[in-house]
Amino acid sequence: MQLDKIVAFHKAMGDPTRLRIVALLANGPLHGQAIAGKLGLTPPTITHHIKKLRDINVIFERRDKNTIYFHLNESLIKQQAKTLGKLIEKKEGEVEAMVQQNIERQKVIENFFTKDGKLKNIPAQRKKKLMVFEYMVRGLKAGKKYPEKELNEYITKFHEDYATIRREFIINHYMYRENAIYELNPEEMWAKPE
Amino acid sequence: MQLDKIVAFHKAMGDPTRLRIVALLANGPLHGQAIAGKLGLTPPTITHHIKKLRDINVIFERRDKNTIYFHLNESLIKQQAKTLGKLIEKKEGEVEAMVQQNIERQKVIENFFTKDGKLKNIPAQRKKKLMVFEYMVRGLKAGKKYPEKELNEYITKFHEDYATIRREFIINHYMYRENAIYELNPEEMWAKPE
DNA sequence: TAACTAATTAGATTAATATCTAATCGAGTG
DNA sequence: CACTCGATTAGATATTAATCTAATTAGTTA
Repeated sequence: MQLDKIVAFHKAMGDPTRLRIVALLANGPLHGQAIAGKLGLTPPTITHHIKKLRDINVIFERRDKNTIYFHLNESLIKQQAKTLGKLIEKKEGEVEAMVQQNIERQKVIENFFTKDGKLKNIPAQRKKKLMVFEYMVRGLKAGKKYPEKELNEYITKFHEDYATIRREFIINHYMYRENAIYELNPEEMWAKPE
Repeated sequence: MQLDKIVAFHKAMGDPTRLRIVALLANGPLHGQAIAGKLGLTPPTITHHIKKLRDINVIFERRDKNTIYFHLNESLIKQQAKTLGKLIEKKEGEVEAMVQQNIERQKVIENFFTKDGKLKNIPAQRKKKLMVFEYMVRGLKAGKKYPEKELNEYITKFHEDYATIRREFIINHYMYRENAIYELNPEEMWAKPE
């Protein structure tokens, strides 16, 4: 993930003068002094901004005699603009797999929990066990610190053997412990039923 | 859509810390101290960045006891990311008109407000009047409920005739009133200076 | 009410950055 | 070669903004 690049792109676009330059060039190439004139700024200022826009490949230039014409690289802008959306999006294919897995998991959950939300027993099969634990653990809040007592109480709402289950939470990396304070791990660390 | 907003959006995204916050929240809501911990920064720094992200509506928050969980407004990010692409697709003149309008509005604001932020007088011309009201109303928070007294006090910071101005806010759909409690309308409902 | 906890504000410091003027460069042209 | 013209560099200034510590606020709990 090239975070720096995304930052550089948005930083460049996050300035009114540069956006106005981009907007101007969207109507066709222009040379420096023309841009300066239209924006009411001096040539050095334009050079300054052009440099930043060129750094991120948003413009390129062609020379004609003494005059340099600046062109907009439109496709790059469109492409880069989408990158941010992708950053917060799930990856291809992941969606289908998720749907499938959801159906399966749903069945397991229904099998092992009563209508009151009690855990009938701890599944022996590893895959199902992890599904059950993940289900339970999702009721906890990311980033929140749980004293052991509070965590025990939480688990007891599902099953009275909180000690075993609490230990499983640690073993399977759903949570970690630091002097008797428990906290959820980021989801990437969780053991996953594959 | 005004240029200012596009600039504000990209400026907000043009900072590595804020991008990292966005990336974190893409995995689910988190509270301030958790973010601070994961990024190795202090809570005030997080508050600072959260404020900027909230200003552009990229995050919203829900409170649980003392803890405020910050959520990502994913659809807005995707939508805003596309806006830049649209900007450069605009036809000849349209962009310049937008820029022009911005300059004009800026001038009107400068003309009618003193350096201390006081409104000299209410413009007679409808177009200018709306520009002035919109400027004032942008200092109010979306979603917040304002008792009449509080709203009066806010308006008085600009001009002593709060009654007239408060009435104008309603007439022009910047706000609505429900038994003496005032609240901002969504921006789409505001009267716009065409 | 008092104590606690998470968030925010205030204020200071430091780093970036937008803009200008003046000086310089570099590619054509007489 | 000397001159011109557009672009760039250098350097100064002012503004914005990121971050911290310390103090304060606001909601919750004992």
